[in-house]
Amino acid sequence: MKRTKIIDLLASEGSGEKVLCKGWVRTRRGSKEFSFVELNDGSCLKNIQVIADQSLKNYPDIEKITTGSALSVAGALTPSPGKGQKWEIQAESIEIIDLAPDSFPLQKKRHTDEYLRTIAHLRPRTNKYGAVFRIRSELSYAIHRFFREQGFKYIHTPILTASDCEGAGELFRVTTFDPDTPPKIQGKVDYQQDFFGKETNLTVSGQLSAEMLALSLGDVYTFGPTFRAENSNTARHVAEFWMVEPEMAFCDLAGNMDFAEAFIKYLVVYVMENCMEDLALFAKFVDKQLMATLDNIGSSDFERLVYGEAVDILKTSGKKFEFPVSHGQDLQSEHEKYLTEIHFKKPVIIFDYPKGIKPFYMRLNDDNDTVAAMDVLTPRIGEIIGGSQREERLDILEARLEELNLPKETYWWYLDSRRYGSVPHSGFGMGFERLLMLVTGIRNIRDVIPFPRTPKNIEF
RNA sequence: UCCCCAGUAGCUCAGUCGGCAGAGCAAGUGGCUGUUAACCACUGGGUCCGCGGUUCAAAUCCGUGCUGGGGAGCCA
Repeated sequence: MKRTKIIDLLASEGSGEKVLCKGWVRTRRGSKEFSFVELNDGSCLKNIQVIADQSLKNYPDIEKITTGSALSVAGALTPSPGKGQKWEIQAESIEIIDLAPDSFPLQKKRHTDEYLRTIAHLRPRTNKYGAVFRIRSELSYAIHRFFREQGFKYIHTPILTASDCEGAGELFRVTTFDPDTPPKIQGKVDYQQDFFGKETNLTVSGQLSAEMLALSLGDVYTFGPTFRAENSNTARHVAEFWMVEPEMAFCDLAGNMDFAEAFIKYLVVYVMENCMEDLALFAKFVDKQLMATLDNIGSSDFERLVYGEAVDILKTSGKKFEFPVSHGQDLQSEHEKYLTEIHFKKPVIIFDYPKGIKPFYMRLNDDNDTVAAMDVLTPRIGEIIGGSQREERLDILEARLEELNLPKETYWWYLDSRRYGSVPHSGFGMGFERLLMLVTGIRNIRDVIPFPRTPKNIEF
């Protein structure tokens, strides 16, 4: 007999049919006469209630079933006379696949997120984390679906790279050398003898490679892991995260912003239409404002303003900031929060930033002072998307590299793309975990990725 | 990396002015019940984060280290 998942059992219309169900025990309430077993298989938030009568030949064993144990249950799916569930399984046989000893750390009560992080291998067995990781899966699918509907090609950019993409952030070095005895030449490590013959790192962004594919396939996107060795100890940063990076040929900054806004809205609406059961858990236990926030994002036009306007608003806000606002300086977290949470009360896109605070590849505006950059800020998260129109003019790009003292030689292939059929193009990066935080209301990024990597933590 | 806070039973926490280590939940045993994080009774359970110091006496005060959390910087 084939196993039926609980999500399908609960959606069943008939009753009395024989079913086979397998899963993990959330709780057992029992007596000599019979036991109630709540079984969950991860297919959905809800459990199926199993009725185990003492007439079962292994009933003495069933009485010993503990939270966390794995069972295989065969029986009849029948309407439940009790409150709280539509169906239940009248068990005809229960096989105990594995009995969890009483050291099983998850109890039938609420645990703190901090504690659950220390048992990250088991926390997906809880309602909350099961819901998080189901939504993570659904949103991954929604991302691919959105891009496919828009005619984008899904491309794969390298994880191992020799180019420090933006000079952004600390890099994880990759080497086959024995760290105690690397070969040296003139006192320095001789990377020519290393696997790739030069210094190698984990990627901090697939953007530069993605641009090459955009300038051939048209509209492309990547969706994969990214690594930053920044010693960031915040609820918004992890060392390994997943980033979505679309890159669009023949697209300017305005088109880029339109696309970013449509993208976020699509994903927010998608989870509201497809993940309501799990979302309801977050709305109830994590963030009471969640549904209002999501409605707001899905239905409102994102506010768009140039960097200079944002600075003016902050300056005349009358609010005292820890860090003073000034033209030419990057916006601080508190400034972004004020704009999106207090002033506009909805997502905000800020564009045309001063070139001094942005990387070399962003397109220089005609004022010679700002670049065609844009950041999408949302309430509670802050920056969820950072993007730009890319500099497509070879002479200006080379001048910028020189200005920033970056080695032109390592970017020879990147510059080649501006030499042969260069066209205006744009793209952005969206932190997938930050999107998940936005959608679930969860405030710590470590709780939306199964096994978070942060400074001093690579357990699991 | 900087600032602040915390670390006590398996978990969540209380522990007053420095004076015998506590509760709820969980677990074990028994009872009871179409139950809903079931319920009732009993039982067991401690490196009070580590190291050093002050003191007749330290979970409590001081120093230091480690770990976790909040905020900041950096960013997605």
